[in-house]
Amino acid sequence: MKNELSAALIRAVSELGIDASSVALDFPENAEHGDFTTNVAMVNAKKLDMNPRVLAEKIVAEFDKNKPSSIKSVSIAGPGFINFVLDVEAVSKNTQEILAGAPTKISDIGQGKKVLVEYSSPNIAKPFTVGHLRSTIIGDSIARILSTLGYSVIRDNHLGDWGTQFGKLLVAIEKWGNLGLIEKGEDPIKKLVDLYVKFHDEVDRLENSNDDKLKSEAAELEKLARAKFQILEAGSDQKIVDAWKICVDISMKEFAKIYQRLGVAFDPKRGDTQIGESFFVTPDKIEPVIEALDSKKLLKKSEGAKVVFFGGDDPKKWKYPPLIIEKSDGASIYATRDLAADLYRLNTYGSVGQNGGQNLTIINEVGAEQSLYFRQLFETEKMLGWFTDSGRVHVSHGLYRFKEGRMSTRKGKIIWLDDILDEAVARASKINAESAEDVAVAAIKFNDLKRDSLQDIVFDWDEMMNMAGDSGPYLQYSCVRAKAVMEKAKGLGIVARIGSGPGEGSTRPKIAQLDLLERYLLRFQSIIEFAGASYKPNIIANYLINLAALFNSFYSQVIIADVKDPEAAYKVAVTQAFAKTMERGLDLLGIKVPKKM
RNA sequence: CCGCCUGUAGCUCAAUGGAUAGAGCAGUGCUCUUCUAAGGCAUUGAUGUAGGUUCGAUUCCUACCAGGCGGACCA
Repeated sequence: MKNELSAALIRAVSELGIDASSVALDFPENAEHGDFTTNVAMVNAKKLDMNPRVLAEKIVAEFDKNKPSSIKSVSIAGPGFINFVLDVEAVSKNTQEILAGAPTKISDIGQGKKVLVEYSSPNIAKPFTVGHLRSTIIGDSIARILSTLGYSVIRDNHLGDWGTQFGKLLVAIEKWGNLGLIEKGEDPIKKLVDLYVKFHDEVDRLENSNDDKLKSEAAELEKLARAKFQILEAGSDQKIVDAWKICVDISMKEFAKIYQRLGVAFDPKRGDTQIGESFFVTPDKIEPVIEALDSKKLLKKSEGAKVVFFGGDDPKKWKYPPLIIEKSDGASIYATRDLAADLYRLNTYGSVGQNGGQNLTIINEVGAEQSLYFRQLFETEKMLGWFTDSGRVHVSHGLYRFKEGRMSTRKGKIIWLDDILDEAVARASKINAESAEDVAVAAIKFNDLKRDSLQDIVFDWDEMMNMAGDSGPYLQYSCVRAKAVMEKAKGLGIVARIGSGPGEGSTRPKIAQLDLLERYLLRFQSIIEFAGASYKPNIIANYLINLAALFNSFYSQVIIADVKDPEAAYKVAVTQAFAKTMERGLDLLGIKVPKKM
């Protein structure tokens, strides 16, 4: 419908010599301004040296010559807006399509395109905290949205299962722990984190002492950790490799439980697990990266390490600071492994194009604190000819922090996700135990998905599990309510129907609120497309809030399911269309609608 | 010191350069013999500061102020 209108409008303005690219068709905020609006007259008035309203009149006159049948009326308002009102037939048709069961795919704009979404990516042997929660929730929603737009989506959990921190952990285990006992005991992951924290506490304690001998012991501990990691990376000591594997295993079991609770899934690879960083540290993955960089002459020696420069040798002309590819001790670093990962992804899912012919987009849903790093990484991959600008995307988000400062695993200043979920379930249980788990997850997810801001979030229990007002549970509740209406209607033998005549549209009852609701339902597809194109689930969240408000204000005023009510069939029809759309929208946010609340 | 991000109501958030800046929470006053009140109605209240571009600026540009995050061997 929107496309048809857009085409007709473009044809009209082209007749007047206006560039088609200046045509924008929007949804007005105010319902009095119609179903669609365009500012094309105001945008072009100056160029054509014309009063915007006069130009608008000319456009409308031209538009009327070939007016689509779905448009009832066109009007000019304010400084020169052209507003379009849809015919009720067209509105009814859309509602009927929803009732008939809309197709699984909302749009085919992603047809034939592949996109890999990397999200969650927790660190092994570290807690799964609120911090990882954001990436998990937002990334999962983006994957759902792109999938419904027809993209072929690969959901990738890039586990942090490699790096210097394992050296520290292995040293701590050796000195103070017993991995066998930890593995079989209660809460193994918390024990591992305790050991990791203890390592840092110990280093801090020794460093802050006045005794030089103790201070050197602290340095010794750090050195030992680095050495342990080197041995792990070399793979020469089976006992160390085994210990690492046990840590990975302990963590994976814990993560699986959390993903289960959150209803988040990944595309499994290499058996049942996801591919983490450790998959990309072997020479067959790293060497091609080094070779590619070398062949483009991008790799330079600097201060003992191998780095990529962005903009020559003069620091004043650098676009970004240099990116280290190989540490001075020859070990890999995150950038090396990320490049290897992206090369692997290109080879596995896409293709390295000669002329921008690659057909894979990679999205990293990672915190905003890594923005600079991703710019460096993307720039490097662009210089390598692996990707074009739009092929690499960093979807970033602000961090959860405490009022007093940031969260820190090392200092033990964290909030475990388990505790958050449990607390939310406890709160939801007070109202209805049966739906508590679904409601708790909805509250937590929606709290993340409603935001677009990159600002940090100050952690607050009440805010996090908000279940009133603009919240996940409010949307669930609206949907459950609508379904209750349908149940009752079914019991009374009322069949959902728009009107009484053959066309259904012109003969349907006139209820202003429901007409508004139906017209708002028309926006659904555009909203999803826009959310997908900008990787912003919050656009859907906002839309659903508005949609629910429209329904609820109607709901409270009119009692629907009365057999004698001649308008009952229509009311039930719109209610059902609302419920279906709401459920679909919530699904894109990863929120389930419980049967009862 | 440099770079990036963010400043909207008491609080948490909205607003593809558009029309009267929207919600929720909190406050105030209503509203349940009803399809579950986790609801609805009404009401109070805001664009950090100073310029600029534009027919039109919360949005774009410049400067400043405030907060956050980064800035070569952590990820």
